[in-house]
Amino acid sequence: MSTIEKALMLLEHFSRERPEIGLTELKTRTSIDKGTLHRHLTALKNSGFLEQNYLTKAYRLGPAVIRLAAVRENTVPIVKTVQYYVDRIADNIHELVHAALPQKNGMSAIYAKDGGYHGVRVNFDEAEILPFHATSSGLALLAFHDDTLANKVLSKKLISFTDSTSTDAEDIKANLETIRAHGFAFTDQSYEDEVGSVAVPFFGVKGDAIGTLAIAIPVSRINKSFHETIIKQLIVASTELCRDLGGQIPTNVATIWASKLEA
Amino acid sequence: MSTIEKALMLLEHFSRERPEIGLTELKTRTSIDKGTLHRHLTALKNSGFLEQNYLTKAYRLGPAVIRLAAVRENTVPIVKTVQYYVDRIADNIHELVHAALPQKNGMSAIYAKDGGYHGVRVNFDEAEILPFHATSSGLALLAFHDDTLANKVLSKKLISFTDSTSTDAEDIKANLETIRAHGFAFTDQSYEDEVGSVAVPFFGVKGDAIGTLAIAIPVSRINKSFHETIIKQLIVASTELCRDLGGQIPTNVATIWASKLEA
DNA sequence: ATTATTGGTTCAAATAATGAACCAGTGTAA
DNA sequence: TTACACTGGTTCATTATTTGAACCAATAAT
Repeated sequence: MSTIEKALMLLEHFSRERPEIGLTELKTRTSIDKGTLHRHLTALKNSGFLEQNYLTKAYRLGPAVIRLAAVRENTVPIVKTVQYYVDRIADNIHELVHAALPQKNGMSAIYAKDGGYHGVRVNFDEAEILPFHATSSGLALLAFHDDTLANKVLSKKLISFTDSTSTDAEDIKANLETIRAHGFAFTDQSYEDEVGSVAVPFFGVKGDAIGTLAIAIPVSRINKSFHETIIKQLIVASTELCRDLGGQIPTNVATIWASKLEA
Repeated sequence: MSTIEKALMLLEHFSRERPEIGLTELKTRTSIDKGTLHRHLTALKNSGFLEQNYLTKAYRLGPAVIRLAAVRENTVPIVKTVQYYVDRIADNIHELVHAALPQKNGMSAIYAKDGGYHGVRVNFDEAEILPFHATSSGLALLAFHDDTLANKVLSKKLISFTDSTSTDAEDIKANLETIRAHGFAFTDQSYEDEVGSVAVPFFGVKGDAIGTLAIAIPVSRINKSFHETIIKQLIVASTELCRDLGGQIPTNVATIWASKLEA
């Protein structure tokens, strides 16, 4: 792995829950030598990707990422486009809806809305990395993305988050087949206890999944008719989203989705 | 310079005007060897900072920057906070107002609003890099930032944008003194013909300038009383913004600003 | 059919990254 | 006070990666 990639991997450790990280803490988290780490962090700081809390000396993300995100969003306005559909679904079904994009080690929610009427809401943290193998977003993406990604992800050691997390690569591969057959992914407390979720992919110009629309629900509120309503909402939204982004829904998926909508 | 910094410098070439760049084009723009460049671009692509247009093979910014920006904004919510004040000023004076943060080679606008009633508006492009030496934003930042930045910027060759652009380091240093004395920066067609601008800095916890609030106006509409109105608006907004961000206005600046507001 | 231009690859030579040991500052406990 | 443990940061000989001229393959233009 190149030095560049090693350095950029450091940025993955920053999140909403862990916005500032000190040198030593990062050293324990990465097992990288302190000297090397310091050089990398300094390089990232010089480039504006990190800055230091001048009191604690801890590092946090820097201003460079803001400009880049603005340019990216101007180039490929996924966030803006996705917002409309997430809001619409959330307003319709009054549950927590989110859209996520694949990152290196999982899905990252780019927008979420809780249309919640209900008292019990799912805790959802934007900018958190959702593991591919344990979330409906992740599975939906793997199922409809280039096979190499699924193989890469499933060849690594899979972490268990709840008693229901499947960590067996073969089990998951079988599940991906099911997901492909159904046109959507469904998980039952595989990432968080008491929370189920449903996700559909949306597609890029090549017809490969570039992101997902998903809904997380406390299991207590799930029943068959609601489940079907959710899936229909997701499919319709994803279809329109693909149109907006210039994406192409693979014909087999389009067929499956059409049949779901008729049902 | 480290390999990491060299690679990250490549990202600076992407902007709203130039969202996709091919290997050869980037080679001519950077004078970096093609082999090296390709390795760097691949590393950035593997890390999600770039992706490739699958048809043209040209590179563009990738999805990783979106997550990072979301985390950064959650850590230090400058953009959100700044929006309120930019909007307020724009609504009051009906001109193009923007806020900018320093990047490596200039200021980058993070938010802009044209409150324009008037027919002639200043063309303003978010995510464009505004050169330090030729814009009021840049000069305001240099004047109230750590001296080393000004020295670094002024030691390089300064580009001329209009007939009025000052490119003499000593001239500009003298100008920075004036700016410090006045508490704001003012430029007259130094970046774009027919456009003048006024900027004030806002400050971080250490009392150093971390960004600017600025207004751009067609020179035809500038007169003394309007100029004073603008400055007052900017000073008041910056003062409140510093409070919101936990920043500290240096006492000498606070004194100068107070006297401006009384006038 | 030929040439120019694109993106991408190779491998010896040149250079930069690495990491164990070190320094310096701060806080804490004996 | 002293000693220890904990930060962040630095050094420099060793090691491994980066570099770049030349090369390949595919596409677009003449």
